[in-house]
Amino acid sequence: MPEASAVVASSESGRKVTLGTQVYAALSQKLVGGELAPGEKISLRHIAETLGTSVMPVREAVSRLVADGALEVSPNKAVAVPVMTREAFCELTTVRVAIEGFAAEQAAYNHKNSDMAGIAAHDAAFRRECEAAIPDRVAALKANRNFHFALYAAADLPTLMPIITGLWLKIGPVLNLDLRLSSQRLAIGGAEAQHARAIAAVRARDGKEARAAIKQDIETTAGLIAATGRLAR
Amino acid sequence: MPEASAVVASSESGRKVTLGTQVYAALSQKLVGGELAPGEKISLRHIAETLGTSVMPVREAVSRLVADGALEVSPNKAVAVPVMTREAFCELTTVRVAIEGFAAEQAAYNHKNSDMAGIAAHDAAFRRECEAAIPDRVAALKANRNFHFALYAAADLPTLMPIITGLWLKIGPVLNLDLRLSSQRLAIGGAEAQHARAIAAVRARDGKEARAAIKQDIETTAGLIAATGRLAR
DNA sequence: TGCCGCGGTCTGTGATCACACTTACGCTGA
DNA sequence: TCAGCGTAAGTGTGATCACAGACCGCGGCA
Repeated sequence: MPEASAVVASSESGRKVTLGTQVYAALSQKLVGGELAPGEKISLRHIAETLGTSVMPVREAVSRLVADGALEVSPNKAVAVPVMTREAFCELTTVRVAIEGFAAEQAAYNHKNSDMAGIAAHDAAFRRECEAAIPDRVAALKANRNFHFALYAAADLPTLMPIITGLWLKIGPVLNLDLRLSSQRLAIGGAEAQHARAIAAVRARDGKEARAAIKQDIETTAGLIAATGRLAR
Repeated sequence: MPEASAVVASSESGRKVTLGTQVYAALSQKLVGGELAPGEKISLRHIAETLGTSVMPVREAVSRLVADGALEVSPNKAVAVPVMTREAFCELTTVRVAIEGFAAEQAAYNHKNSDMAGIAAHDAAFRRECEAAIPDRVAALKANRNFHFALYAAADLPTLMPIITGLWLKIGPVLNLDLRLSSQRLAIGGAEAQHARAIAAVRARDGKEARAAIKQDIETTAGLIAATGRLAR
């Protein structure tokens, strides 16, 4: 076998994590980062070759992603990233509003003051991208993601984080697909305002307000994507 | 290889589902059914032998369960079902109240009238066991589980079901452990009343009331278990 | 020229082999 | 008799091999 490829080798320093976990992380990042488009077929052997491993760890990672609904296996045994119907997207948004809204509410109640710095930093980075003359949309989406997860992590509910991660694994591809196709505008409309509102609410430990801010943030963004009509069916 | 064992062979009729998925289902059932106690170590090869397969499908199933947090792998590479601390149990209960409460609320809004028959049937079975002279506790817990899942399924939010299933995968072992150790009483106290309240609320399409009923159902049951002091730490 | 059929390749899935590591039992020495 | 070390069995992880099925394309026939 040739030298290990970049993705896996980069985390080579930390032995103890299994190869399968590393592949899972790599695929998750590709998924949420938009490197894998909805409908795109993937091959176990091809990925294994790309990552410099055998098919074995890839199989484990893919089976986990399939179980999470982030990938799907067709009846013809082909693995692909699912194309989301408009209906599924709306349902997913409903669930996101409920769960992430709850996380934001709990973050308002349970957060430590030391959590705020990180949250504010990610928000600042996001705002910087939004207000730039020529926004780096990829960086903006990444900052947006960091902001949300830092906020949810402040809720201090370890059980909740994998669940929300699973949700983002599903919306990642459609989010980035929309971003890639609509080159004219920034896909997030008015998100900065909702983020500021959420931060203020969390600071004030106002759970209901924090939930409302996140709810509106998610729903307006989802509305913009649904309005493009690019979703299937 | 000898003849396939009972668990896998039972679902042999349905080809198309992979062996790994069957093993996952078998292990899930063992977990939620209480056949695997918290702290119990499991061996891939032993399970493979028991189920009449090779270690491959078992490995896939176990890796998924580990990812779900239903199993855990010690630093010494031993796979075991996690022992839950009191703190983790309380946090899990908080998340359950939020998510399952939301599911119940949505069920009140979205359910079809045809859903009610199944829900009521499971509730009747549960009530029958509770009011029996010598209650079959295993059957009662099973009926309780069927009732909850039938209720949540009526919410018609496909994204939510795997999430709730993952939650139950975690509480299953401690629920059944408590049930096994406390032979004197039925582990569920006053659950029948909350179930009846929930059904009435769903029928009336009163989401808030349905959520409140499920919330109290979960919290009182969790309170009884926490009160036994059998949780770690 | 158009269409049907067959073969090669690629897919995921399962089994078996190989390896690093941990653990525990038993033997040997003092 | 007890302590300590060495070996053997058992663990999860990864690689390689084997197999059934699907898909694509090339070639021959009408």
